Amino acid sequence: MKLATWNVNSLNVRLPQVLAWLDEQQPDVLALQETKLEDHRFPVAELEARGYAAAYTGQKTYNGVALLSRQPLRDVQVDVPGLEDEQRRVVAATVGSVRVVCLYVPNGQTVDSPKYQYKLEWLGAVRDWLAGELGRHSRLAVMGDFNVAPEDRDVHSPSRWAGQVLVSAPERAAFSALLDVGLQDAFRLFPQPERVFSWWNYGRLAFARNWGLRIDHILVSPTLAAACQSCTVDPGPRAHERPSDHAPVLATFSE
DNA sequence: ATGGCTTTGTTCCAAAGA
Repeated sequence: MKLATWNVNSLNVRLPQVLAWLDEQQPDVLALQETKLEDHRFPVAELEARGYAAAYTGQKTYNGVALLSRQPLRDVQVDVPGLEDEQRRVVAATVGSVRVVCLYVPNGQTVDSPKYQYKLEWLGAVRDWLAGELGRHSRLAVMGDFNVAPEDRDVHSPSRWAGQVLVSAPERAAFSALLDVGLQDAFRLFPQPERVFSWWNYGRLAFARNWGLRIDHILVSPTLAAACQSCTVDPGPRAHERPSDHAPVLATFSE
């Protein structure tokens, strides 16, 4: 089984790249963030033609998430109990025996912004929900754009980023709290090269110089962690013409 | 590198992203 996540920064713009990547990588499930599409505009037919079913919840201009799957998506959920949120940031579904959650965590903008408080509250509510989900689903994967670089080794220049949004201590604590309910960062289950990132600023220099952050993650329950065989970032699409600013993250499992 | 791009929409600028 292969699971993947990718912030596409507009599925309307990136659909050709997504279809090509599905053909190339053949993931069983691909979680998408920042689709920026209202539901009636979601490209259901194009994905069906590639053999993928979709569960999605979107809005104009901002946010929007989706799960694409070769197998049927069951028990789709798009709202988190106890979390009042008009922004479309969560979609969950069951594929085979795996419960898959796709998250687009708020960016936060700056540490002194109201959006930063919203980000921390949002992460707290999602943590409480996921704690319950772990009790209901032994095979749970939580994938998405977390907008948190968990450690300094996930940052190209820790000194330059110190205290900033995406790396600040409260955000890292909120990310750790997600792990504390019983999830593991699949990427860190394995030895990894240094300086692996999943996002690079637009602008010609950032990707070429690997000035990036690792903010897209696949978190897994203990049962899935035991079956996990690899977790990698595929920087290929980031080098394409008119790329998303994020690269896909993939994890493979023995069952 | 603190946006030096990119996307979207009450579009010819501004807001937001990360």
